Amino acid sequence: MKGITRKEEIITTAAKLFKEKGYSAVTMRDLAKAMGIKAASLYNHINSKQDILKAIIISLAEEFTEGMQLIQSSNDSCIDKLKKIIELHVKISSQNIYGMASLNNDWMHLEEHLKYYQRLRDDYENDFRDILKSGIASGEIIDIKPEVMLFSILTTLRSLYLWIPKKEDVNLDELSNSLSQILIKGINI
Amino acid sequence: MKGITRKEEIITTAAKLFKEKGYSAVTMRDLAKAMGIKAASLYNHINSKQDILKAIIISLAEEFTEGMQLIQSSNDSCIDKLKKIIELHVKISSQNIYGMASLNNDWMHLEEHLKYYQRLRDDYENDFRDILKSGIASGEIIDIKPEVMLFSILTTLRSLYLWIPKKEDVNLDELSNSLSQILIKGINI
DNA sequence: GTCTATAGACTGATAGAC
DNA sequence: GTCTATCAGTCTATAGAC
Repeated sequence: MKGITRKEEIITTAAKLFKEKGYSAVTMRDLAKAMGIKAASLYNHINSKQDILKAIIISLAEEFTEGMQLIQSSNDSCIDKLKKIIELHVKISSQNIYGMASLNNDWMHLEEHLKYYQRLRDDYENDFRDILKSGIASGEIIDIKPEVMLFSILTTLRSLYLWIPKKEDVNLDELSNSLSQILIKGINI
Repeated sequence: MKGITRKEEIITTAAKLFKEKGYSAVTMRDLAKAMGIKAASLYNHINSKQDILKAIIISLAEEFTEGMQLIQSSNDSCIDKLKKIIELHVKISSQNIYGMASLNNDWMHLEEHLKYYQRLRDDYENDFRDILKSGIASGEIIDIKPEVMLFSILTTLRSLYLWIPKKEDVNLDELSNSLSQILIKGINI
């Protein structure tokens, strides 16, 4: 009773392969081989290759949306909201490194759910931008173009999946703190 | 006498398509259609699909290597070297937005030239890390894990191609300055 | 739940006419 | 330099046996 179904096993194996070569370059035969079965057997558990991609990406995107809604509705200062966003990315990314690769690089291959994904992503960026803007308005954050700040911070957080696995001994709280310091206070003395 | 050959036209058109869907998802028929010719005609100018990818990626990687060598051999302070690296990324990325997408996302599909690319990339990261470390040693840069700093700054710079085209009116010097401020001095008051 | 066999479409690339 | 025609291989997915 490990509670892990064959379908879930297929999805996590697929995410691992998608991270290495991208969705389009991974064939159902590649996936089957990694599972130790034949390609046709996969279809007893999943409906299509596309369904695997959807399962990986949409659940992650919704996880970010929920996290952002919680942060946004809090009474924290803008800087504290930023710190919580950083913690959110560290947490989700470390729990699903392979899935994060698909979320970042293979979302354009979504078919039926592409527009839904794009709406979630746009909303997330807008919420993030609003936090930065209100931080500027209240004097908490320097008055530099919020667009450049948003881009700089968000791309760093979105790329965490590339970097976390390389340092397996890293403490996640420590990583969140280092990132907060670097992204918020800068790197010079 | 525009000096732009048909081969170059194919490569830039391919880079544009690779940015949208990735190398693996773009077929030679897609590329031919975008050029207004038939797929077979492409082979009068290029040897293979793989050769196109190599042409896009390797020239860009070498451009970064040359830029880094120039910066490294200068007598600037570490902070000034960092500013020059930021300018280097802004300059190259703005000149070849589409190629930067392949450099970032499709390098793993290089065949013959994969190891060469990886060596250039590793060397670049090592040079970057050395600059940060000597900045820490000299007291110019705060003593936080250089690995987290390197990751944070470099992923921001590597993702510039995603963001530059969205703001066509942006002044590149202004962008370099904003980025320097944000990445080096942080965003809080 | 896995297998073999296969359908039907698509892939990169080549041969040879114009 | 571009075309038509085509090859040989691969792709996702299905049918049906065990």
